[in-house]
Amino acid sequence: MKEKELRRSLAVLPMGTVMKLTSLTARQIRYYEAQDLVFPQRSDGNRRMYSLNDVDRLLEIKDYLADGVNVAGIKAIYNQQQRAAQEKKSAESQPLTDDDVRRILQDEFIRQGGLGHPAPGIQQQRPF
DNA sequence: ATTCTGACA
DNA sequence: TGTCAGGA
Repeated sequence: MKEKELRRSLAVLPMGTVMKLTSLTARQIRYYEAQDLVFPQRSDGNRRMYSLNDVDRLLEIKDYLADGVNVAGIKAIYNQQQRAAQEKKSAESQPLTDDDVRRILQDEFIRQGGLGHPAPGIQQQRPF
């Protein structure tokens, strides 16, 4: 169930394809990017490359606009969504944070007789 | 043939 | 937002 999300996030669609998939004009699609509503990757000759997730987001933007929500409003919605997602990852959902794991492994290594040398592979671990 | 940026009769 | 210019 992880392979699928990887594919959906692969930027392989050029402008023309996205235009057909969303019924939006190139002008509009570029404008939404300028407003930081979508972040397509760039490829070879500075060409925008969109993922299926990007297309979904554009479709989403499209009907938010149709419902009378302005660009600022849409931006606010995404900001709060990203905010909610961050909180779920750090506190509630995850019993052990990366920081917790690092500290636990460190303590265990010392208890086994190690001398202050961090266990290989985990000493440079930086949470977040 | 396609897409990109900048600009506005 | 449309559309045209001038490049890549």
